[in-house]
This record gives sequence, structure tokens and C-alpha cells, in this order.
Amino acid sequence: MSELTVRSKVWLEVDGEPFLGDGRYRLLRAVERGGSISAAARELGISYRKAWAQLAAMEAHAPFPLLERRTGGKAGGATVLTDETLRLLAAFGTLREAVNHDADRHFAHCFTGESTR
Amino acid sequence: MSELTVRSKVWLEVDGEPFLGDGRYRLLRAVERGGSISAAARELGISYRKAWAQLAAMEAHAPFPLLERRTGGKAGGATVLTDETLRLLAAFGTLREAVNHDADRHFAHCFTGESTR
DNA sequence: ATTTCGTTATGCAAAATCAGCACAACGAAA
DNA sequence: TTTCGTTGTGCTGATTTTGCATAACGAAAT
Repeated sequence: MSELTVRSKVWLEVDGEPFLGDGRYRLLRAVERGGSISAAARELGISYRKAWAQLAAMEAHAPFPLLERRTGGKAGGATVLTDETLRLLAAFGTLREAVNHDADRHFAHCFTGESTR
Repeated sequence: MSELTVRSKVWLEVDGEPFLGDGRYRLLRAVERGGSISAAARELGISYRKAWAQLAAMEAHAPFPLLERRTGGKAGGATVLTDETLRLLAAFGTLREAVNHDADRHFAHCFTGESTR
């Protein structure tokens, strides 16, 4: 028996360039939790190189500063999210959930059953 | 001034493998119109190789026959969609539009303005 | 002052993926 | 029997992704 499921994705673009999607959302949340890029990379099981590249690509198109980085210190360094980034993540988080939810709902309507609400 | 926009994507999976998304949807519609894979590839401006690979990947997971191919003949050959494929495309087409529309609506709600309806 | 430490940042090469050219096989119609 | 534009596929070069290795950093600890 083959299982048919629906999946959806939402992302934001700035001037037509990818800006914030699911992967970067999770990465930024991990940075928020861990207090550094490398901690976030470890948590997500990706290389620091990759995490750094994603953030750099994002910042290249960001209309405001995303991160505050500090290097050095006994702890090596740290990076924290700006308030604007936190607000952005909050808004995107609800958008993301709403769209995923609607996708499931419409899928049920168009494919399996009928009722939409 | 940087322009912030939302984009969204919906696709179907069979047993966790990508099955039908936007690209394959358009490709199948082009096959329907042109009556052959190569005509579809020409219409979409992609190589026959690429179009063929997409259809092959899709058929590998399809729970029913997607295409009926005929090779040979003065016209070279042809491929047409099965009735099941046509029904699938119809359902996916409405799903796709509904989700994209909702994404725009939620974006307006979460980011720029307020009213959702 | 000097050392220490785990960060940030980046060059570079290997690996994996993608794109597309080239060509064989096909077989109904002419 | 010939002809034609398909379908199907091998292969190669280009492109993207991945990750190893290492430099730079600088506040805190000594």
C-alpha cells in the first residue's frame, strides 16, 4: 500500500532572492538557544562551515542587522540575535504553521475526503 | 528599498519520496498539450533528457501508470496521460492554487497589515 | 604582560549533483 | 523497404555542495 502525503514549504524573499526559509529559521532558533553559531551547528548536526554560509547568505540580503557577533574571550566568542530578528522569527513561525496547516486541510479536501472545516 | 515577498510550494509524496510538485505538474500538462515528451521539453525550454528523467523518477514511485507511450510511426512516437493522471493533475492543481493563495493571505496578516479576510 | 580557549571566518579540494550532447532503438506510416 | 521524429540511455563537463584544515580574534584567567 502506497502512502500519499502532502508537504509544503514557505519562505520569504528580499528583492527576489531567498531570504528566510525553514532551514534558516531552525538555524536561527538554534543560535538563539545555544548562544553561538558553532553551538547551533552542533545541535543541528551540520558543519560549522555550512551554518556560517547560510547565515552569511541571509545577511547579504537582510534589510537590517541579523546578528551581533563577539569574537574572543575565554569562552571563545558568542553571537546573539537582534531584536528585529526575534520579531521576524516570531512572524515567520506563525506564517509557517498556518500555511502547513492549510496545506493539510486542502489536501484532505482535494484528495481523500470532502469537508474543509 | 528592499521588497519582502512570500513564496510557497506544495508537493505530494509517496512513501516519503517526492512524487508530484510544481515542476512535474507543468511538465505533465505540457505533455498533455503537446502529445509527446519531447514536445513538452521544447515548450518548457528544457532538455529532453531532463524531462525524461523527471518523468522516470515520478513513475518509479507512482501507485498507478502515469503515461502511455508509443514509439515508432511516421510521427516518431507519442505519449499521452492516463485518465488517472488527469484526475491527479486536476486535484493537485486546485490544491496548489488554494495553498498559494492562503500563503499570500497569511503573509499579509503576519507581516504587513492585519485583516485576514 | 602573557597565556589560554572556543569561538568566528575562510581558503581550498573532494564529492556529489546536475545539464546536456550524442547516439542507438523503435516501429507505424508512407 | 525506407523514412521520420520519437523514446531511452551512456557519458562527460560544469556546477553546486560538503567538509577538512587553519588563521584570526580578544576577553578572561593567570
